[in-house]
Amino acid sequence: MTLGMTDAERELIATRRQKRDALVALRQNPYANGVTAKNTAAEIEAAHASEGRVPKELDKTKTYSVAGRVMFHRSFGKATFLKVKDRSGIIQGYAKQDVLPEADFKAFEQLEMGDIVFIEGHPFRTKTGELTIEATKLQVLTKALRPLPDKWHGLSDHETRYRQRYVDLIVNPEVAAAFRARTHVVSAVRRILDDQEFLEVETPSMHTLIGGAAAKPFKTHHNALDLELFMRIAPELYLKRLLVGGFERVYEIARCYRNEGLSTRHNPEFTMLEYYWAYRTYEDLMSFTEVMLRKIDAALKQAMPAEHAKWLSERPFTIDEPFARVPMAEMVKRAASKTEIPQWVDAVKNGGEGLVAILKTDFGAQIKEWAKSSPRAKKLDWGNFRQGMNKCDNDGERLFSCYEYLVEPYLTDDYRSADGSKSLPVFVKDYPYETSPLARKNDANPSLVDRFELFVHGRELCNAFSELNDPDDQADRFRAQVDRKAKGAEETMDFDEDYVRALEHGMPPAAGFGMGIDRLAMALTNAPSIRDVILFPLLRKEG
RNA sequence: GGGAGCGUAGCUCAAUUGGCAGAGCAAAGGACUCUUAAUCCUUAGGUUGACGGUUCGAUUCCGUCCGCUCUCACCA
Repeated sequence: MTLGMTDAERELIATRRQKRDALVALRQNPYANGVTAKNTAAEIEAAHASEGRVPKELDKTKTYSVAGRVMFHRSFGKATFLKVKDRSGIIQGYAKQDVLPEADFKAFEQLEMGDIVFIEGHPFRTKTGELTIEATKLQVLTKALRPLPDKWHGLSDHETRYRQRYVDLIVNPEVAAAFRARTHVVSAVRRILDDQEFLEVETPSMHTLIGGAAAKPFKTHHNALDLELFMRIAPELYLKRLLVGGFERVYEIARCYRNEGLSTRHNPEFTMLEYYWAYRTYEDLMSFTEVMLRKIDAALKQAMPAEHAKWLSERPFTIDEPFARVPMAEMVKRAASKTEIPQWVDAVKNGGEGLVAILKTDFGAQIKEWAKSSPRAKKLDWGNFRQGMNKCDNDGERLFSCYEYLVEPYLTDDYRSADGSKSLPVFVKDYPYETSPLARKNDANPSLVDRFELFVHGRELCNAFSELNDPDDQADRFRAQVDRKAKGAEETMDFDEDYVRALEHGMPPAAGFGMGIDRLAMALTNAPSIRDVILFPLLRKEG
């Protein structure tokens, strides 16, 4: 797969150039402009839907015109069927020598698959009942110099699909559908928030400090200011400054950049929705999240009913039932019991406090014994769990690590719909404060913060919390971050003095919410890879 | 970054133990005025990702590199 062409490819293109030249010789512009069709394929189809799929004579009382790409071409010499694809769908055309003007038919003989055409004529239905436009006018609007991929097998090579997305979109309707779905999702998000009197804003995507998330940034440089800049990893701190400024409900659909590994769930640039809502708590946002996801899915259903039905039937989770809402510590206790490791089960029975104590010291020697307790215990990722626990500095991080290795891999198994057929989205709530430097401490238990993450079919989709608005507490947490960086931690935040100054002016009590738009689009369209919902995913340089 | 796999015609895929690199679609020429993966006759199309090695002989075996896919780690 390179940009270099083989002789065979050059030949195919040369042939098409000859046909283009033939059009010019016939005084037709192979890149004509200013031609507008009066109809779309779907419109014409809809106008005749009541007829049913039965043969029907040519109806000269009706005239339609469509423009689009020729996806199919079958010639009988003096008559030809072709299928034209426009933004709405596909419709068949029929060109007969004795109907078309002579000049049109001559030009038509130069037409082939992939060209963009204009066709005008009267409708009829073929003997198999397919609605077809018999052309009285036909013009090549744009000559295509490259052939389309195989009409039956299409284009399946992943690399070519990503690198030449334009071809992917032409020949793979389900690919185009996923991207249309993404657009509908984004506009539904906007509509839902706008209806709640949110203000959509745009904040900087080039930052002088790293903040708002734990991630490695991309670096860039401004020449005139001679300024080192970081591409934003999250819009959070700017949006909360706007809460201080009196915008009580703000959101941004923000492209973020993180200089980390690529995977089926991670692209270096991705889109995040963040909103901040004054005088609301994280508990309020859980309810709103359920409502929002259902509304988004409903909007998708309305916009793309046929595709949505397919996605819904194949969807391994359901959003119709109330989502589970479980404190992280509770989830760890449940999951620990399920391992049937006797010491863990005892610790859980005694209130669960002892569990972290058991795991606090290196448990490498006990893994062998523990793993025998149950099939589930055997399957745990013991190596990484042990390593992760050993890296923890405090019990909060240990609880989080337990959650990661004992709970998260089993979310889709442990949390099911009422009839057990689908997985149920889970709000994991009440995080240890050490893992959440921007979240508000829980009033009853200051070792926790008022935070949740939403997991849909085992994948993290949302992250939200009641916002920390105590400037002194925030300053302390920034300092802790800076200390960790000094000790070598890579993904920590900088101390943002201006943000603390803003908090000192008083930020109204608020809850904030983040959601990966790419991941939401994946979830709703059953996309196995984030690259299926990002039009041009990052790839290595071609060639 | 670690591990596994893949790379053959424009597209989708074959190729026996290492023995002349093939098919369908697309393309070119011809027949055909209701096709639905149209049909029939004819033709052309290849640096088998790149470089090197083993061999009389490499798409096939070995090494290096490039690219992609999956997966693990980091993360959303």
